[in-house]
Amino acid sequence: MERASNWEYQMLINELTQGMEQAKQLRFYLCTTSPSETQDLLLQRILSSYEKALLILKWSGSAGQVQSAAPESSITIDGSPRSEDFNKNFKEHQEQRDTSKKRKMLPTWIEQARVTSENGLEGPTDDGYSWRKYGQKDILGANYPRSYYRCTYRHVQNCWATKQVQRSDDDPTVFEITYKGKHTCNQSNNAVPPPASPEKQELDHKPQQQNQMLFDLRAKLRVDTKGLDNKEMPVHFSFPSTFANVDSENHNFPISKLADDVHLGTYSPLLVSPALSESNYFSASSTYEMKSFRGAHNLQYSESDIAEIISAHASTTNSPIGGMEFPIDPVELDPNFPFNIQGFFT
DNA sequence: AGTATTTGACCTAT
DNA sequence: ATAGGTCAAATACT
Repeated sequence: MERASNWEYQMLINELTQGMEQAKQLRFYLCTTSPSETQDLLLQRILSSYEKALLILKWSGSAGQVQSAAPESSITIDGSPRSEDFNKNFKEHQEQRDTSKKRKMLPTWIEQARVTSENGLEGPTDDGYSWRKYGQKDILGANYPRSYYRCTYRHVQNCWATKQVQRSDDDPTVFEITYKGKHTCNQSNNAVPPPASPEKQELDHKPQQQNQMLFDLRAKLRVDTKGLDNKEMPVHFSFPSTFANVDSENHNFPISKLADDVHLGTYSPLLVSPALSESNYFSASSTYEMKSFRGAHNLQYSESDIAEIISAHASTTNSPIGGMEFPIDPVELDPNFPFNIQGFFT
């Protein structure tokens, strides 16, 4: 994979270098034929963007090798660098450079989900995790308000995953979901139903569940690098949807390719949530840090939260996360992973 | 009664 | 000053 990654980096660098050279040529051409300050400014910006992109890529490439002890793959289905790794690398790079004590940025990525009338769902709320809404805000220039959710088990398991749901202006059936931070809680029971449990199997056959699976498959995954420097580095990796194309209504996707991958056990890292490929930003051992920190001057927890915390002592005893300081990614799979694909478990 | 959502106030970064 | 994000009391829901 390292080979594929390096190859991809080279290709990207080559492409960017070519683009930059062509922009330079264009500048030369424009300067000699019709000199204009605006054109020059634009070209400067284009060139500067290329230079930055190259710089980032080159740095990221070498960092990827330095950090090759990282526990999981850094490439996508076609071998391209995973933007989140890139994101992380870059952020860490930034943090090394500036000495600000700003709180560590959480990994951020965006999914898009379409809601259709036939699936009868009100909104893109069920992604396998349970969330609690904690706010809603009207956003300037947006027709619809933005909703803010946090993990239900924030206080119980110190899980700081949040998401924002924003209905699209262009297409009201599309919801843009911005996830921030990965789940460190143990929701695996919800996220990935165990294959052999009779109760679960019964649940799995409920039509609602099937609809949910189809719904989940509609989600279009797009990895964003907002956590970088949103002004200066408009780097944006965009993946065409894999899940959506598995949907029964859409036959454009080369399903055979996916099936091959699945059978060969080489299913794409793309199918694994980027959230799960990231190191934990908060270790489970610091579970009650926040409570003691804030409890001194105001009542931070509702009775229900306390109940959550108390009950968590029971539920976390069998948690695979408890006490672990390293990611469990190779085992943990994306809740959206299409397990109901024919032949996956057979 | 316990839990989740709503919503105006508050906080923070720009 | 403003916009976006979060808090928390009030309210709704189960």
